[in-house]
Amino acid sequence: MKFIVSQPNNITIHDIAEALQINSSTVSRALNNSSRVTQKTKARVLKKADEMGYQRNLLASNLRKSKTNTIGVIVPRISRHFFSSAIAGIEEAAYESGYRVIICQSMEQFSREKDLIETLVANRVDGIILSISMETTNAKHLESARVKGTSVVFFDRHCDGTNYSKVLNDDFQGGFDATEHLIKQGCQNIVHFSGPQQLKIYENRKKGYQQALKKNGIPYRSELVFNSKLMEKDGVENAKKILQLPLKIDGIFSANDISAIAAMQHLKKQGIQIPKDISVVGFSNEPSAAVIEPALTTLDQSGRKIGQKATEILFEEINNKSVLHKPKSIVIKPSLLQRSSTQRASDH
Amino acid sequence: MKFIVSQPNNITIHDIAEALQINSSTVSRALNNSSRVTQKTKARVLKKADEMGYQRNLLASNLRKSKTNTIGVIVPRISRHFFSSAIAGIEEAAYESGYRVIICQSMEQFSREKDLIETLVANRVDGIILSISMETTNAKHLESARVKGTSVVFFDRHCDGTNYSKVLNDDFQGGFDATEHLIKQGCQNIVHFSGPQQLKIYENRKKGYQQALKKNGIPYRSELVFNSKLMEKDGVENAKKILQLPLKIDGIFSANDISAIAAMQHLKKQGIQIPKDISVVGFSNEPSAAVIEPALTTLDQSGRKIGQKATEILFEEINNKSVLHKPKSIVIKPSLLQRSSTQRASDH
DNA sequence: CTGTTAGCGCATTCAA
DNA sequence: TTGAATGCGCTAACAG
Repeated sequence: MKFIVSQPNNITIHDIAEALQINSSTVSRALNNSSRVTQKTKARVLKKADEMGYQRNLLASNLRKSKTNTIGVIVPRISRHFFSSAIAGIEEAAYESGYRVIICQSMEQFSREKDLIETLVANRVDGIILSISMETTNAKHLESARVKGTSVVFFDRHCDGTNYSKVLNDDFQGGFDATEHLIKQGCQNIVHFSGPQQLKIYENRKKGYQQALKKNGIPYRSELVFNSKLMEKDGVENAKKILQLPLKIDGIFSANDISAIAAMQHLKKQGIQIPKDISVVGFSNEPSAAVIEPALTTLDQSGRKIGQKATEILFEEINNKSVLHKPKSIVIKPSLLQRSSTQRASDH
Repeated sequence: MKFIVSQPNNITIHDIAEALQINSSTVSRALNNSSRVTQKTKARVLKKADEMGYQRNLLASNLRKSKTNTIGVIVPRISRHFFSSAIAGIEEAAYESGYRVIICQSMEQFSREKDLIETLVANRVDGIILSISMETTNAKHLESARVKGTSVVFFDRHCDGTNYSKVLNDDFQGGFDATEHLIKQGCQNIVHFSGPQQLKIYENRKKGYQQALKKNGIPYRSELVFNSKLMEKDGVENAKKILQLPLKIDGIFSANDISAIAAMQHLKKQGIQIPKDISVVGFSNEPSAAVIEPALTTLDQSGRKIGQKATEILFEEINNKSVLHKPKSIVIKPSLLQRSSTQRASDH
């Protein structure tokens, strides 16, 4: 058997033009379905292009038009359910508007995030949708985008005090609701799994937790609050810390699902049955979170909706670049969802 | 407060050249760290470029070089753990070789997959790594890549009988091992959750299941095999079917984790305790799968490793495009992993 | 409706 | 070592 290496064809509009004995701009117009070409020549061009195996070179086209019809999305990790569902929402909204989406992950590293922004700008994307890494503390690395006039919209994880639009969860309210939900079930000793403290979203969720305790006359105890770097091992650590607490806890409010799931898994591995009367409420869209025992209630962040909204705002800004505009800040309230109908603490 | 819309700068190498009273080609050389420029002018150029806020236009650069240093990856859905870990492996290997990665999802639709391939080719990526959608039955839509000489490598979900390199799981062996593992524990009535029947990987996993039964003298019963379109509702259907079976099952081999997790969730919601003496083995890297009860054993597909390997092969082909090469086919054996130390059927 | 001309921003060849 | 000239492939302005 022989393996023939076929030489790549490099058919351009000029080749088509020559074959048809017409001008390349006519070919270009035909291929772009311009109204200023006869149906007849249009048909001839399309036929010939197909025959010759012509494939448009978008590098050249985009360079000429200085428009790529592409937006970039940067998230910490695509494997996290919230982010992949947000991306689904972004792609849906972008597709409707005839845009392509380039998905990138910073892997929670600031240096990678900065690098990605520069690459996206260098590739002249029309806009960027961004949820920052846990190492990112300010928006200075967006300078390269600002310089080029590339619109940027934050979602979920954002930088404070910047002139960029944002689409956010109501983290404070979510934390408050989750905690009060537990309190209303009779919980008094509520553990809080927080996240990386640099990120505003975890700060705000924690503030909601504190406020709910305060309102209900329960003292805040810092020893019941555990941080996390969103790795599985942090969840395991949290589980161990719970076991060592000198008091009996009756509720957990987890601001991130990684900690909650990993903690539950660890306890299970240890053969420790989590008492049925401990309630867990978590910020989570992860479907598998519903499997963890004894979790039941999640704060649905509706990644899809947030992604769509962020995309809409980005397009507004792209299309009004020359006009003065005030950065928007949209806050979406997460809703408490009962995701499991198992008999729960709340039922007894 | 006023919002100033800063005009985008469009500094090019010519602007830098003019400011420095030198030629733009010298600027180009300096920016590309060419050895044919004085250290001194190089320094001057870099300084001025920085001052003026110059940002390279990769569209122009890539067009000129007809090389993008970018590879495209198409997967059905980034939210599936196997694929996101494969992507992590791909990005790692690509980054080492100085390549960028464009991540795309076909959403399991053939039309989108075809469209993505054309867009990637139109953007002149240097190569494509692909795991096909469940609707894809052949490789004809790769014609646009072949025509342009764009290398393509399959991983995991592939098309049979094509001249493209592939990196695959040993699906037959995995299915065989999983089933035999169950048989050795004493299971006789083993249910099999399969996947979309168009995909070779599920066909091969099922063949492994059948072979293991045959070898151990257990008759194959088609009523114990359930297909799935990898949606949660299919898993729920599977659970319902299990409940209606006229015989008591004692083992499940799941070729996809979506079915397994959704089925377990459904049973739990119904308040049905899955007998402790049912063993479950699944093709899955999904960490949360370890939480499902009574699942414990998974066939680790090592997405990361597969992704890395696919990338290595792609680079080989990119770098040897002019040379004859035979498509490679690499098969990686998945290993049975005990992912939970809970007391299991196998222990009693 | 079609052709001519020019140029997007860059890298590279050839001269000097 | 630097400059001048060319063209990657395409689209858009202008002319006819």
